[in-house]
Amino acid sequence: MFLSKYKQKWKLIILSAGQHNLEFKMLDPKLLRNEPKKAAELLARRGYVLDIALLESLEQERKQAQSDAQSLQTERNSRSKMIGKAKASGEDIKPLLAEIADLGDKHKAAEARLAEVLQKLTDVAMELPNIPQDDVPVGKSEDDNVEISRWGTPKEFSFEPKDHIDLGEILSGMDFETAAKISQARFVTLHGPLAKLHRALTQFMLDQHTEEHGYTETYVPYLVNSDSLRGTGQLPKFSEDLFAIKDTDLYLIPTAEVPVTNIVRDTISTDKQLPLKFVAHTPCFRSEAGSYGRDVRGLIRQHQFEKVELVQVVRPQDSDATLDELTQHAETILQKLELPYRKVLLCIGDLGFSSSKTYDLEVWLPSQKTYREISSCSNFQDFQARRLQARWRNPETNKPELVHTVNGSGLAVGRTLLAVMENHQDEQGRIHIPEALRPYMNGKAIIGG
RNA sequence: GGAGAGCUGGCCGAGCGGCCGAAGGCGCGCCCCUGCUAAGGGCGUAUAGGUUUACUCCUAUCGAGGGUUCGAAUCCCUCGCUCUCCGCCA
Repeated sequence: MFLSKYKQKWKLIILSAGQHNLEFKMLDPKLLRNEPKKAAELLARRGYVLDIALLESLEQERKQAQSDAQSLQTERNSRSKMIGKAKASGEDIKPLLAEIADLGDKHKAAEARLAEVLQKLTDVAMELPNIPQDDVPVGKSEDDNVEISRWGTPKEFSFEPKDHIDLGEILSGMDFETAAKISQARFVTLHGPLAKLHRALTQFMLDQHTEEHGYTETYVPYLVNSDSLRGTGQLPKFSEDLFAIKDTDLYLIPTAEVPVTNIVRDTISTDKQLPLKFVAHTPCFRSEAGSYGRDVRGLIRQHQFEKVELVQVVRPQDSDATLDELTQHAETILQKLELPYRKVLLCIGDLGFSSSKTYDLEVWLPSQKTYREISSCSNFQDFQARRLQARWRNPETNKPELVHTVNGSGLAVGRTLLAVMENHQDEQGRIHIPEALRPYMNGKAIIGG
């Protein structure tokens, strides 16, 4: 998987709530509290060993500490009220004050103890990945992923197909050396028709999703704060994958998913508002720390790339169907661009940290004679929503409940560009523009030559 | 960047050290009255955690965090955000 390294970075986080509300923020806390054995079984499916004994003893401690702190608080409150009344009726309050001389210190100590236990619980909880859905195949690595379907037939070339780097050179439209001079490795400059094709792909995807698939085009900040990154899971564990802005609390977004999903952070949607369907085109910035030596050549793995992202916020009962639907939306783009691809259901071992189920779309690359990831579509269920405190008011209960979030690339633009170049090349190194894209290219059918 | 004002429940808005989880209004829900394109009355209406079979009770939250105090929506500090004026700017 191209993006699997990134996906493994999905981690849980704790929202900093008031100290009394500090909570598990990843898996359902009720499951962990009331049925730790069941939680352990579910987590064991993805090879995570839950320390039940530790969890239970911490829970025990927590209850005790919380109960202590609260009863001291109760006492303080009632004593303070008595003092207030005594004062109001002109009585001497000195004896009352003397009685509770050390109450404040005791209370503070109890609160500190509680905070400490909660922190420990938080540390444990932060290591817990999402629970895979029942239909996610067992497996250890991407080799165990299950192919669901294939679309299109890889073209039989009567010549040796070139890779996009060579094609870019022939067309004088793709320059990695200049980009390296301007910035560093893993950047690119595009010129002329290729730059236009790159833009055309973006426009085409946005139009398709807004006009045919019912998404609302959305513009969002490209710099986000740490709360947002905690909300979608990149922080705190994986700051090394992000570009941080010095002396601020801001980071360059690694995907539009971060700003877009955070739209619903700390909000309660009405039943009528759901589902929310957002499509956003943004640049994405990834440090790619730890991927040295992988895909060093070409457009495949860059520090900066464009992506059109689909995000849906849905009622819990709808998220399974939404994942299928959203994946279809991404597939439509590939089909209209006449790019052969296959759909893969990720096995447990390859599943992203916060995903409960993920389909990858892999496009055919003639130069590599293999399918490579171009989109990843996931159902996070309530895993992200819990951290985001993204809720809806369920009309059946009239209570705020967690929503489900589903998202996917529709598609990664840079990779789509290289796929179009490689799949639609001819012997002269020209690129034949797919029919669907021509309106965005002033009717042009061929680039180059 | 400079100066000032503000941030209270779904919304508006009072409160400025104890009787305030918070008046009043709007909205919303249920019920009653009335009976026809007006209206009136009653009750209810935040979130989270703990406790309980349940009812209940307890705790926290008035932008966030910290401080003063027996006690903070109310006083002090820091930060964030909003608005107004000035400067600058795409």
